[in-house]
Amino acid sequence: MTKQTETTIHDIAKRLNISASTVSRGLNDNPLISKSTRLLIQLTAQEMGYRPNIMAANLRTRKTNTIGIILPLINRHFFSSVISGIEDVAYNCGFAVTISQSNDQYEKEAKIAQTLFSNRVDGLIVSIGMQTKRFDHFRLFTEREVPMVFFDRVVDEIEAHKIVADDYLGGYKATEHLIEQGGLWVAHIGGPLNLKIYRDRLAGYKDAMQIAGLPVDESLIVHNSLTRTDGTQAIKKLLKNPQRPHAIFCANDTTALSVILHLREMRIKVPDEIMVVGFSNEPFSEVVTPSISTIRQPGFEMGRKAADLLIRQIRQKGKPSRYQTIVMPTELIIRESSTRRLPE
Amino acid sequence: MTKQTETTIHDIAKRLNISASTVSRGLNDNPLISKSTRLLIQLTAQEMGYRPNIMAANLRTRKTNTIGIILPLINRHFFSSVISGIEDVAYNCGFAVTISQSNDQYEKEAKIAQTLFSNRVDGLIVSIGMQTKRFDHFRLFTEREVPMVFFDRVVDEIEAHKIVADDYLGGYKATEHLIEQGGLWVAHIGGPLNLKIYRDRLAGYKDAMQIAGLPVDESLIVHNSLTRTDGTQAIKKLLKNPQRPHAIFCANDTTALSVILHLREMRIKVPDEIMVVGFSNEPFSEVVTPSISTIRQPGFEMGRKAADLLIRQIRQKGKPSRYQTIVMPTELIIRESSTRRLPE
DNA sequence: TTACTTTTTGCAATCGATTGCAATTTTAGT
DNA sequence: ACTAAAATTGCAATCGATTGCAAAAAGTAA
Repeated sequence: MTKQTETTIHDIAKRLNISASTVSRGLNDNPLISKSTRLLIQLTAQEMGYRPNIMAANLRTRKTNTIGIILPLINRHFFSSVISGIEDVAYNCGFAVTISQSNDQYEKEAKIAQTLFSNRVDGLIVSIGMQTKRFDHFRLFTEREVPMVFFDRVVDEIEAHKIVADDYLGGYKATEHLIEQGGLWVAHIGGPLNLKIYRDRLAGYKDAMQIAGLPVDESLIVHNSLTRTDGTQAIKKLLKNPQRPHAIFCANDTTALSVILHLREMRIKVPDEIMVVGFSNEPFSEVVTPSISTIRQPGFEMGRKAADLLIRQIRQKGKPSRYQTIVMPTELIIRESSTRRLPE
Repeated sequence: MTKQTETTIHDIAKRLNISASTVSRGLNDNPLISKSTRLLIQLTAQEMGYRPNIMAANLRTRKTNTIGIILPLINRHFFSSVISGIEDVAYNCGFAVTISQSNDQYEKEAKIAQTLFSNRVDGLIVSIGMQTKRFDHFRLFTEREVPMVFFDRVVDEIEAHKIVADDYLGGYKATEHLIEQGGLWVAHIGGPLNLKIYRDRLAGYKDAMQIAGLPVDESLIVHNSLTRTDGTQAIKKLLKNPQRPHAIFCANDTTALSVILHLREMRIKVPDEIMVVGFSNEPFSEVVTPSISTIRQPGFEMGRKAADLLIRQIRQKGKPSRYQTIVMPTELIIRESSTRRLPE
């Protein structure tokens, strides 16, 4: 029960009358050391309650076996799913995971990057914040060739592996579906265009409209930060439009929800009068009434994939011959908010 | 753009023709060093793009400025809120945060504890898994007096600061509310009793019943793991009971949701025929129809408080004179699932 | 036994920053 | 100018593990 000083390899060495280097090798199962002494060392270590001091090892080997994660907000279903996936793979590969949230602020994001660098993380997994428009805080990593993988909110300007959901196709399928269900005037509530994901969703929307021979009417497109209140603002604006939309494709489920709640208040029926599709498949989307049609993004799998790519890159050292952008499939989940007729 | 070797304090020292120790002190703003050289050192460091190697410092100072977190599952609103709160405080105090999920498995939890210990985290914040019934994996920390703080799923057997929500009062208020709304036969769907939180919620339920002069009928109490399917099982069982309950207090929102969905399927009206109250205030609870009355637990604040207590303990060194258990207030949120009459 | 491999083990430097104590320089006092 | 006190700076050990290379021990063949 008393506070004891940790046992080190030197303690073990002394006890066995051998050198610390032998102990070190023995503990690492180095074949240079005879089987018998290896066993002896390991048993003694166990018996003495030895715990390696990873920092010392890290300092020497210049590795930390730690992956840094930077993302906007932990407390969001999609992001926490990604973390969960990353942690899952990382843990099984012997990596620890350090997480920081930028709260969508550029300043904090930059400071976090500095800190993680000083902590010498072996690699970085990043989803940038909404406010982030400059990327010099990642130069630290590119210059020293610390592997990075971006996910979801990726940045074009940096060469690195990227994991994204198929936002374009998601946007396309969502819009196409709304059109098929009878929507002529399909509106879009989108996110800030400095983020590629929102540009892609918008592009999918526009293409689906054009291919269906429908006009892309800018008055039916609203951009904001996709918060709960933004959604309410947006639907209010859309309702004032001379041509009331038949359907709305929202770039996330939060605004889709806002829209639905506001329409309910206005006694406008969803989906009969206005149909709604969201994006991300938040847990609430399935259970709200009417349940929200949405695009599923495989967060957990994206996390797993990101961790996998990153660790691979850490292990092989040196730049990969070429960087890949992995596009994970998105899936349209059709629910009540966009089905006018019951399937026969 | 070429991979360069990091600049160290020795490089700075050489450049300025002074000793590394002076540089070290200068960088740390040690008043032993004259103001002018301090400034000179800092400017040169900046200019040379110096980044401290935190591992080296850690090794020497025997501190990591890192907090370890162990919890069952990251990907859960309550837990990710807690993480968010912890990260918030930790970041502002200059601590990094390392997170691992136990997936509710004892084995993994134990292994994580080992790893975090070897990584020499300065402190640990823990919510134990459902399967965890032994606690020897934390002895490592208690023996070496590494500060620990438990939250939510705390363990009685270990002396440490604890942060919990007021589960007892939450259970009490939920039940009392159901009784006030006219429930005579109030059922309870609870969690595994090896976890104190579920014992407390159950106790609150029982006391509320007794104080109202109602019988505590064991056939109206079901215990399971509170998953979605468990909830469905439970409500099916309760419906078969000779005395059909008027109301159900569920120990989490997930089962409350299951109950509501199943009752909807059975065309049993909520709240008119059976009322429901959940626990935790998941995001979906507010928006599902009928919206679910529930008990709010301040996850983010609990995280902040836990981090605060832990860091305080890390800084002051030595055992605190006594360990406190902080009970955070819970709040009954009354929604549609438990209100029979509209408020006049 | 001698000479030569092969197998084991140890020496000592290294990773980069921190810090007690000694040495040096500056300042102050007379 | 001389000494004591105060302010700066440097030396060298230290944190604990890793690793290239040399040294020692064990094994083999003649």
